[in-house]
Amino acid sequence: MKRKPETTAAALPARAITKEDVARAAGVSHITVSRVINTPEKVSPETRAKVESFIASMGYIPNMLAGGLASRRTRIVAAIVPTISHSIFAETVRGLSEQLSLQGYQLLLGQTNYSEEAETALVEAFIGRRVDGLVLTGVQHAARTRQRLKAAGIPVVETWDLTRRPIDMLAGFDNHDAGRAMGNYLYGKGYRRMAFVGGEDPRGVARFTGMREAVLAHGAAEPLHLMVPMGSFLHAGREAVGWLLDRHPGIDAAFFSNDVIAAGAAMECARRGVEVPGRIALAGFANLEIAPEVLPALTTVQISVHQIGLTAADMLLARFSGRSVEQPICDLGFSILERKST
Amino acid sequence: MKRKPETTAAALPARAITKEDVARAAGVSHITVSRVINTPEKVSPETRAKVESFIASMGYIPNMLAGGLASRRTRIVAAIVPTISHSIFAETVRGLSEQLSLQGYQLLLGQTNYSEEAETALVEAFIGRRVDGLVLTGVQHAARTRQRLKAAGIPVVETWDLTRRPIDMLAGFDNHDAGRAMGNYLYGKGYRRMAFVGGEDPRGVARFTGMREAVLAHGAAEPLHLMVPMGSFLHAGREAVGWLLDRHPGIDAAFFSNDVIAAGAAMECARRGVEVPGRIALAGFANLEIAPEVLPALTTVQISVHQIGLTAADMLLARFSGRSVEQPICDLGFSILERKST
DNA sequence: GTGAAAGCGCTAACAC
DNA sequence: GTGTTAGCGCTTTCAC
Repeated sequence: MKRKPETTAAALPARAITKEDVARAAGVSHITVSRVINTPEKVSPETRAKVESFIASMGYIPNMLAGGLASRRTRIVAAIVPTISHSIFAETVRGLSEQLSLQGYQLLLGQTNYSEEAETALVEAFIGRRVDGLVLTGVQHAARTRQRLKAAGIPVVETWDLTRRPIDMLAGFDNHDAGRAMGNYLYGKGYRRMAFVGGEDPRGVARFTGMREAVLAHGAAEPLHLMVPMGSFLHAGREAVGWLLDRHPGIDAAFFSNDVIAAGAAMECARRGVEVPGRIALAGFANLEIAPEVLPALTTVQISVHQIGLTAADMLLARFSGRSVEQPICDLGFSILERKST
Repeated sequence: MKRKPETTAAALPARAITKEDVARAAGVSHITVSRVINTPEKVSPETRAKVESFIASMGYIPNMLAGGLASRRTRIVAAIVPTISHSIFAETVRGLSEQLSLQGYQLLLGQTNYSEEAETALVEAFIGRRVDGLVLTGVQHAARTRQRLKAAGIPVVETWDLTRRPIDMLAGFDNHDAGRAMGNYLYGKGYRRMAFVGGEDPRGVARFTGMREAVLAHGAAEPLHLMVPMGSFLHAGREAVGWLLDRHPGIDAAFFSNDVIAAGAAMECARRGVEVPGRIALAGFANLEIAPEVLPALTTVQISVHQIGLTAADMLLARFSGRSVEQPICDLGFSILERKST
C-alpha cells in the first residue's frame, strides 16, 4: 500500500495510528489485525496475542469511519426527540442509549423543538451519516421525511404513539385511548366539568380528544381545552390552574398532558390553599418521578417511558443482527394509577 | 471509476445514490457535484443550477462517512454526561446540541452513570469515530482518558467545574467557591447547625467542602454530610430531610447538592407541616425550573446550566473554524439567589 | 490460518 | 470554472 506523499502529509493534521502501523510492527498483514479485532476466533492464539499486545502498546484505536464506509455499517443509531430537556423524552433517550451501548452502538441525538421541518432536516442529516437505525418521536411526519426514510431503507422505530401503518416499526401506546381512560375514570369518580391542559403536540391533542370522547359519551359537559406553551411546564401548570380557578370556577377536574404540568398546578393550589381534590381534582400523565412526590400525590396515566427506549433499542438490535422482528408494532399499554389528587 | 463487480454487489444492501450518479446524470464530473455542495461559489451559475436540480430530483444525500474519511472532519461532536435524565445535564446537552446544529454539527451522546471506566470506554469509542470535538462533564478523569485524549489531539471542553490545568478547554464554575458562598450566606442569615445533602459525585463533594470551610471559618459547628443515592432525587430529598428532622433536630439549615433534591425536601416539609425556613431552612443548587415553583420557593445557587452547553459549543466551533480560543478557561460564575426557603 | 487485491464514496491537490 | 489523480483506513472476496 502506498503512503501519501510528503507534501500533502504536511498540510493535514498528524496521522493517527492505523491498522497498517500495527501490522507492520507485529510483522503481519493489516487484514490479520482486522481479524484480531473483529473475528478473533479466526486467528491463531499466538498471532492474536502478539497483535493484541501491539494494539495495546501502540494505543491503536480503529477508525470506525473507514470501517463503516467499507462495511456499510456504522453502529450508530440516531434518535430524534422534540427536546431533551423534558424528562419524558430524556428517560426514553436514556433507555435507548444504555441498551444500545451494551452492543457497541452509539447514539446520535437530534432535537426538533416540535418542528416537522426540523425533523426532516435531521432525518436527512442522519441518513447522510449512514446511521444503522433511526428512532423517531410520534407517528406524524412530513411526507418528505417518510419518503426519504423509505428510500434510504434503514430500520426506523416510531415511538410514543400508535398507528396502524408505521413507517417501519413502532414502540408506543395509544394516546387517544389513554385520554379516554382518564376521562372515564374522572367521570366515574363523580367529576362532571373537566378541563384538559396541554401543549400543541399531536400526542397531547390525542389525549384530549380521547378524554373528550369519553366525557361526552357519558353525557357530561364539553371539556375545556387549555393550550399552554411547551417551555416551562411547572410554570405553565401554575398559570393554567390559576386561570381555571379564577375564570372557570365550575371546573371540578383537570387532566394535564404530563405530570410536570400537573405538579405545577398542584403547587399553585397548595400556594393558594385550594383543596385538591375537594375544590378541583388534578390528574397527570406518564407517572414521572414527580407524580408520587408532589402534594397531593398525583393520579396519573402510568406508561413505561424508559421502556419505550429499551424496546426501540431491542427492535433495532434484532434487525441489525438479522433476526426478523416478530412484533413490528409494540403496544406498551398504559394504566390509570390512582393517587390522592383525584 | 470502476464499479463493483456484480457478484459482490448482490451480497450487499442496495447501493445508495452517489455523487458519481448525479454527475453522470448532469453530464459533469463528480468533483463538480462536490463543489456545488461544499463551495457553490466556485461553480458557474448554470452548472450549479443544473446540478442542484439533479440533486433534488434524484434525492441525493451525500455520504458524510466517506466525506469525513477523506477530509478528516466528521462534523460530529460527542458529549459525555453522567446521565441524561438529570435535568441539569439535559439542559447542558440541549444547549450544546442546539448551538452545534446551527453549524451543521451533530451530537453523539454518551452516559457514564458516574463511572470513570465507562467514561474511558466512551472516550475511546468516540475517538474511534473520529469526532471533531468532545465535551466532558467534570474535570476528574482517569489517567487513561487524559492520555487517549492527548494522543488523539482533538479539541476537548471540560464542563461543570473549574481547574487550573484542563485537558484542553473548560466551561464551568467553581463548585468549591459556590459551596463556600452558600455557607457564608446561611451563616449570615443566622443559621448555625447545617447539613449538606448530596450524592458522591466530585462536584457535589466540592460544594460540601466549600460550605464546610465557610461554616468552620465562622466558628460554627461541623456540618453534617448526608450521602444520597443518585437515582431519584425528589425521593432522596424527602428521605434526607425526614431523617434530619427526626434524628438531628438541632439542624437548622440544609444545603442540597441540587434543586431537585431540595424540592423533594420542601415537599416533605409541606407534607409534615414543618415550617420552612422557621424550623429548617432549605437551599438548593443550579436554579432549575423547579426552584422558584416549589413551596416555599428555594434559595439556590444560580448557575447558567444551559449556558455551559452554549459556551462549550462556541469554544469548539471556534477551534473548528481555525480561530484560536482567546479564553480557553471560561469561568461562568454563580450567584446566590435568595428566595423564601431561607 | 493468512494475505493480496479491489473498492466503499468522498475530498485534496494539482492540472488545464 | 472544471477535471484528473491519488489517496482517506478499512472490509470484502478470493486465493493460497
